[in-house]
Amino acid sequence: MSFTYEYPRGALTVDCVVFGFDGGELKILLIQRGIAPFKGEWALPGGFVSPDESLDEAALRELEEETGLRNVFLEQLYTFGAVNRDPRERVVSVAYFALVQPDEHTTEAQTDADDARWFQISEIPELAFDHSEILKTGLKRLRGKLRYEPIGFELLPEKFTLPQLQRLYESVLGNELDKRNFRKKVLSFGLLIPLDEKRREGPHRPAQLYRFDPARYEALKNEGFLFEI
Amino acid sequence: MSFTYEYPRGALTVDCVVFGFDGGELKILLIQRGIAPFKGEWALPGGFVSPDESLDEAALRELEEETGLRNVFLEQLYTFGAVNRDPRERVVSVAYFALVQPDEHTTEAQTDADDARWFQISEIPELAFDHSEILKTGLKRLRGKLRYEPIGFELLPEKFTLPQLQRLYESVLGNELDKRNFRKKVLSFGLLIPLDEKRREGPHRPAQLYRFDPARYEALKNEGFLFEI
DNA sequence: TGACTTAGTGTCCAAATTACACTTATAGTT
DNA sequence: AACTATAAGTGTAATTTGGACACTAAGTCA
Repeated sequence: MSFTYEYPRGALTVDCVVFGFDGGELKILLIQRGIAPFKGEWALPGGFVSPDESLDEAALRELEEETGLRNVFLEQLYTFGAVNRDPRERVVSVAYFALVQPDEHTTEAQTDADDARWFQISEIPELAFDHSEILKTGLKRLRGKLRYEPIGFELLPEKFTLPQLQRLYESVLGNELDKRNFRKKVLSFGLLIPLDEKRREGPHRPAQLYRFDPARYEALKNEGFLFEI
Repeated sequence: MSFTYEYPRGALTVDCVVFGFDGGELKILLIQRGIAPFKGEWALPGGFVSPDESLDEAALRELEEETGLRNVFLEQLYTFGAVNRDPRERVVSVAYFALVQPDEHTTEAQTDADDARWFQISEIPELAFDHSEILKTGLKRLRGKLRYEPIGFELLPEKFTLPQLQRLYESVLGNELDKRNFRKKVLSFGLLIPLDEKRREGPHRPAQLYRFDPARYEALKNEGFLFEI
């Protein structure tokens, strides 16, 4: 493996599977491609990795450039390297997994790019390249992680109610949960701090607001605590 | 993200964290580097991805070229892309995770390369590049997966005993397990087929041999069964 | 045949999980 | 002011699961 013989080199990109949740169905952020190949088709946000930035940095940069999103939960997902996944030439893509909290006031995640759009998970169009496969991988990861790590809070506003949290779990995992058992379990972790506020939003009893306590989660983790819902 | 402007390109490699188990401690396969940089130091087996092969193919090829191993359990682990992880130039490495079954007769995994050596997990030397970090990531993955997926069998010979399996779990997870509870749990899955053979290996009662039933696992998985030890 | 070593087995108690129905607080309507 | 509609919030009993625990069985070797 000497450097005296150099292979012809492929290109390296990052692509992001961005999830959002507005209280209804799980959503994914896509952008409409402005250039060939696949011009006009929908694709995951992403782009080329430049030589002076790490993969994480490239993912954050592309996300901001293409969708305006900042301060998102971001984690590496999987690297896709099939030989012909890009029709132009060899391109390997490091896929990322992002969770976006809805804007404090609109309860919906916002973007400032006009070629970006949120799609309900049940209404995803055909995507460019192998992005449908990447998305599927991301969805599988989300479902897996939601059960074993407290990442659901990354999809909710800072202050949220237990019914909101339960709807998120039901929506992502695709099964109904018993209200009493869900609350009992979630509250038993001691990771939710009840606030002096309630959320009024209809002709019915208002719901207690909570916030997640990340510091306490870190502390518990070091004691061998395992989150599981 | 047009192709009209081309970034200078880095190189792409694969590196493999190869685990083995011989009944004692967990082991890792390393190779001694023959060329600079880090000449003479120990490193993970791996090398450059060529443009006409997928990442998985590259990992399999490098593993065979450098260690002689074939038919191993191989799975992508994580992609390491810090800017200066290689002192020569930008090199991004897709790390793989491999489990090797010991040879049927020697009960120890064999390799035919003389610059390759198995190291006990407790006696790993300093490694070249960022390979210590990659190894740490691999070990974390192994510990995580062992609890939730039936991959322990990939580290044991085709026919194995329950005490062997238990020692593997204890060795990897680092805690002692109750013999009766372990057997009860493992056998309750119905994934182990008892053979008409016992393993005699000392002045004591011989142990029942079993083999893992992968087809049954696939079937159970489709019914929503979750493996967990 | 006796000593030694590891394989193999069952029960009881504690803890966790599940199923399940009514009361409470609010907004809107009359 | 009273009534209606709606979603929030609460406890208990039954079942299942997990964990602790000690002896017998089958072989080898002296």
